Amino acid sequence: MSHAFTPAPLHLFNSLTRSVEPFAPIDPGHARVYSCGPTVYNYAHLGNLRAYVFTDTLRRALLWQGLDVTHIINITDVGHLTSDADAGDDKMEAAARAQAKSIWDIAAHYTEAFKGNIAALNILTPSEWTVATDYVPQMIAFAEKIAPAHCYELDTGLYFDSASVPDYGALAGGRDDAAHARIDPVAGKRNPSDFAIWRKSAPGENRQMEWDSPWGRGAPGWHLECSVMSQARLGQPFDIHTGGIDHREIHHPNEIAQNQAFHAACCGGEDVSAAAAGFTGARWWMHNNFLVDRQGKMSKSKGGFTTLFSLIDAGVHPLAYRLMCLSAHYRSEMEFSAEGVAAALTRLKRLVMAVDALKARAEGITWQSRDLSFLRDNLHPALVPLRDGFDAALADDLNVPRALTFLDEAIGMKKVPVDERLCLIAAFDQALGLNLLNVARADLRLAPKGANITPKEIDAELDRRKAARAEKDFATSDAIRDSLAARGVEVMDGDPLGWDWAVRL
RNA sequence: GGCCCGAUGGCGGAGUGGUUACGCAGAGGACUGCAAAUCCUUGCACGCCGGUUCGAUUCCGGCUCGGGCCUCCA
Repeated sequence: MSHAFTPAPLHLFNSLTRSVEPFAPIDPGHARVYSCGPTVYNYAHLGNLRAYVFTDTLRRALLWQGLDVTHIINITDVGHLTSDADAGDDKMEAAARAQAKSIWDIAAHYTEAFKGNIAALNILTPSEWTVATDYVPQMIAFAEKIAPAHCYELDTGLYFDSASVPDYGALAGGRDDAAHARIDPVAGKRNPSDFAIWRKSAPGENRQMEWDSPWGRGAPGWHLECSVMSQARLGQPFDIHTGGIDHREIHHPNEIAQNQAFHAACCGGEDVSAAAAGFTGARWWMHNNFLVDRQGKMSKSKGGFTTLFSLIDAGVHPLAYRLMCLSAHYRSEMEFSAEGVAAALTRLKRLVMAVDALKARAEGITWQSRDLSFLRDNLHPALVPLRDGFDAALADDLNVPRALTFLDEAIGMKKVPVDERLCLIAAFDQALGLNLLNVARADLRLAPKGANITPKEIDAELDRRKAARAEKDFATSDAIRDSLAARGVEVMDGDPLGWDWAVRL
């Protein structure tokens, strides 16, 4: 007797209320999600990438619920300020100067690198990447709409009056930065928390990226782009807006203020305040916590950070970093260390080997062609608690660390037929995104950068060693093994691969 | 200075008013010429001081330490 499987009701933490709430999409059956993407003036570091693993987990959880998902990630290719409040260098322009390239080349280069990282981490490609510079006309139109009731002009640009919307900063949990702002406020700002909607180019300054606007030649303020692009591609209100936890205090409150202002200008009628109240543009605002190390959080602007490329250079497969992210809850700070990554790589190798072994035993059984949702309804009785445990963990504000334990259990359920277990594992992996059914152990064997021996040479050495062992000449065979070890190659006789690279972290 | 968060075994990291996941490392065993890899088994914890409670790692208060935001940041 089989019971149809219905996923547990999804509950998600909403930063607006600081509590876990039951989730339901505005449009039945379809969730709309917007994720703040990177500013492409440098490579993404591992901390940046954690945000997209989180976002991907969210998306996969929504898919697990049976929802369609429209997911937008933006690319910020407009420069933002490198230093104090509202003057000085712009990050994109500075990077272009430093590398003697055009700012457009800089943006293209780092955008490609970022998309490569996303793919390497098996993060589902967003429904659309929105590029900020494609939306400048819309940003100007948006600004014109909200300017009369909410903005004022200074020499440096057009500013948003944060006192012009009700409950400004509510998302941040009540902000009182008036008394103790660390930075000297821009002269003329009405409130310390006011922010630039449009930044005018300084007189005589020659910028590579600037546009004409009713407020002079210049560039859009950073907060404007997300309001404009999310509205353009998803409509407001949409379901979920994600980003790093740092955005909870400034960027997202500002975005909300803009959304309120626009909403009031469009649909508000006379009472702007009443129309704006309670409107935020998105029902859920979700924030992932930081990746930290002993020095504190990784920061792009501080430099000295670790990228996915440097992990790959060390011989660590990117999916090991994904697994590392999955082993902690998205709202917890996660400690990064070389040992931690190595631990994740070991765990991933064992998972992949275990699944490989199951696949080998399932040869000839057509588990691969079976429909997974159907199988979830007709599961082997012994697997039902695992499926339900996994489902409950996922529904409990994306508790992936807990969900992961059911994957281990499914692998270890020796009394259940292999094909039954593989089906469940495949279903689990649709939510986890570790690509366990497609990645082979050999794929995880990445040569570290600077390896001074080729696989062909290694094979030749191993042939010599095999011959020596056949002669019981163990002195020679051990010497060969030692010399390979010295060159970063680990010999493993009992392993299907026979050898592996030593990770160089 | 203001606002906020955290403290779990060697490391990472879930969770819970009473029996505390899981991973990595460690230990023992199987396998191996020996190692390694793999598999099996397994030891180890809830920052400090009070309070509430029959009972607190879990709730409350204080302390200490660590971190984040207040300037661009995932």
